[in-house]
Amino acid sequence: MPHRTAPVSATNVVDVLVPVALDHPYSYRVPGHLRLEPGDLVSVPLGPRAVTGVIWADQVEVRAGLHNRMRDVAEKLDFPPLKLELRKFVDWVAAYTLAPRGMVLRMALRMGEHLGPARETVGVRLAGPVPQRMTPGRSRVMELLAGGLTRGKNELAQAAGVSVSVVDGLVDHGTLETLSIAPEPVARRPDPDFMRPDLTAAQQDAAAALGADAAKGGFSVTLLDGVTGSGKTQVYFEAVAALLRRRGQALVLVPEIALTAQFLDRFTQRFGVRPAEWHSSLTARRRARTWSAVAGGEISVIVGARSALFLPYCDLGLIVVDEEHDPAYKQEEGVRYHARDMAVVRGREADVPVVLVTATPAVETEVNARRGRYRRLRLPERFGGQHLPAIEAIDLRTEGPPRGRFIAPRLAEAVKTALEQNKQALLFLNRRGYAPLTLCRSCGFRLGCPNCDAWLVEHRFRRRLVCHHCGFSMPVPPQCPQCGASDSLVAVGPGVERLEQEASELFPGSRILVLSSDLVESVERLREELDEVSHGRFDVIIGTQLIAKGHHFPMLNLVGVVDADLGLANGDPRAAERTFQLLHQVVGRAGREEGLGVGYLQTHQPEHPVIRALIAGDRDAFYEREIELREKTQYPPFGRLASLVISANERATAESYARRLATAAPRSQETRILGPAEAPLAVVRGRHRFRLLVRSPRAFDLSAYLREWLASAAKPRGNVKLEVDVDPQSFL
DNA sequence: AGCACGCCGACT
DNA sequence: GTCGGCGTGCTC
Repeated sequence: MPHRTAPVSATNVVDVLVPVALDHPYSYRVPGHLRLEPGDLVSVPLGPRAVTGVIWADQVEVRAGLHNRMRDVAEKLDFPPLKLELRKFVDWVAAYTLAPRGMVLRMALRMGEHLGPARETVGVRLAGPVPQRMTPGRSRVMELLAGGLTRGKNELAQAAGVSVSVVDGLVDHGTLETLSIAPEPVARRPDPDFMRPDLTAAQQDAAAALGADAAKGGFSVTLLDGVTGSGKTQVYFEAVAALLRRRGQALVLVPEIALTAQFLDRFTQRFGVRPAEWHSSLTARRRARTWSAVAGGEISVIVGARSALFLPYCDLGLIVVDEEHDPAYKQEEGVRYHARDMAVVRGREADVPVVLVTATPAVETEVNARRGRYRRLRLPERFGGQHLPAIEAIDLRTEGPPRGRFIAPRLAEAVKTALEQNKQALLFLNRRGYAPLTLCRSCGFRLGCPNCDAWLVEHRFRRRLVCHHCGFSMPVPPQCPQCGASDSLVAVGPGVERLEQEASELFPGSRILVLSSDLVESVERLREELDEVSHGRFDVIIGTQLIAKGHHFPMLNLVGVVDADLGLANGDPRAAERTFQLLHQVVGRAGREEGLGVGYLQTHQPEHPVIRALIAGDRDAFYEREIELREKTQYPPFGRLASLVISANERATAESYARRLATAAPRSQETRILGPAEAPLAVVRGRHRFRLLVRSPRAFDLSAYLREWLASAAKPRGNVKLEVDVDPQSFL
């Protein structure tokens, strides 16, 4: 009898999506002892290493010629399978953004290498005689354990101000004994009835509507629209509470988790425990534990940055996107996705309600609400009878500061008055460093970055000139690099550090704090500083947009925007919207608690529609005009936009590939291709950049068009790189 | 010769 | 994304 190998039948081959830059799953044989279902996590060999992948399909037709290459699934991992809703979400995001599916899956598997049982911490307690040799460190340790307490070893050493080896020494002597302490759970269950809030009538109505959605389930999108201080957070907390009463998991997305200390406090007051957190700076172990706890349903509320959308919820019941207009929701590298938009998709796949929360909706969101695609719940007044700040323009053309100064006399007077009344003043300037430009007075040379098409920014605190695009920095040279003149370099324009100098001269004796991202040592330190501000330990706060987000400063009643025009000038189609949202948010910091807040906008164009809408407090006027403009120009949300950025080490290489790419675009009546043109930031990190913009009608599958295009065009070779961004937010 | 670095293709 | 293979060009 001839020997016959059994044919590889469809049932013992599976398709596994692996977290690498591949768009298609790979087929693997399943060893006889394994039972595998779609969604199961497996370890598979990939080239020289083993990776964690996910079964994407179990009925696989094996292509001819693959049989001899196929390898075996190594093992099935002991985790709940990824649900179909998450797998469909991964597919959807990949198809939309043109990212390889494996790279999207990677975001869902970002649980680190420490999967496994939670580590038990080692505790110690007194158990034996005092050692013969006593040291100050040893006695401090023993004092802390007086009364037979058990404490964690590391934590104890820290509290006693000694190293762990002191504790270990006492264990070796038999003075202390070790025992294991069960790990703290990642999060305890929030109690929906821990504290019932006092709500205004408007809040109650909105809370009831959201609560009903959350309790009923099913996909819906609601815009929770209310000015700063109208109590939006309390309202959506009630939706979370309604969900918790029925069981289910709530995801609250926030733009910058590092800045949410006050949010976490409020959550704790309402629900009795801190929510679980998800963001990029979690330790590997905590990340792994949180990931499994979400999968296992031990976590019922998670507060997270955009990547929390990809967690493996076992029972997702509600998604809240706080500050939905915030640009930080757009991931600008790797898989380029907008977390607000993907939250809506995630909600649809999971069939759960989505709540978008803001005082200044994204134009897209506003249009969706106006057209009835999203339901709108309005919270009209400021909670507790607070008033919106009165806003005035200071026309820099007629009442600007003297040369070399940046705070106009009227603003300076207002700050002085606020300080006399023991109030705080905030000066907002979205520019880090001392001065954005340094030039030579004798030859006019401007100091630029050697790697980028940008000026070097002086950071006087660090005594260096810094490039904000590539990180290049150099000491401030003693002479002009061009003409060699000494003492000829002058700082042009203001940054927050320069404002501090001016403020300390204008307001002598005041306590000034400067906050910008480059001055922040750590998240903890920032949280402390913000806390000190709320407790009135500073008089004047000078800051970049870092201070615009999510903080409540009860003693602040004056906000001065030093350069309200910044960001309005360039050709960015979203400039007006961004400026409106940012300034509205900044000015809203004033007078939230007591008294009437005042906001000043220093501007060269007080008649600009954005400035006028802010002064008049007429939000709708801004949206009317902006929506009309977008409709006329067919910009989003009335049309679709994608950007293709081509970069290379040589300008000519980038340009010629960009031209060839443009030529290869499939003909279509519906699309319009603009460019290639040199990108607004023509050189970054020594790479020359060209850009193509594609515009299409709203009802057009732009992603499919781009896929077809890129498949037919020559692949970028050599050092040429192509980056595709569907729905670009930044136009730099 | 030895090796660092960049580029390229494969990865089931 | 990550690895190994391979070519180029530079140093010991």
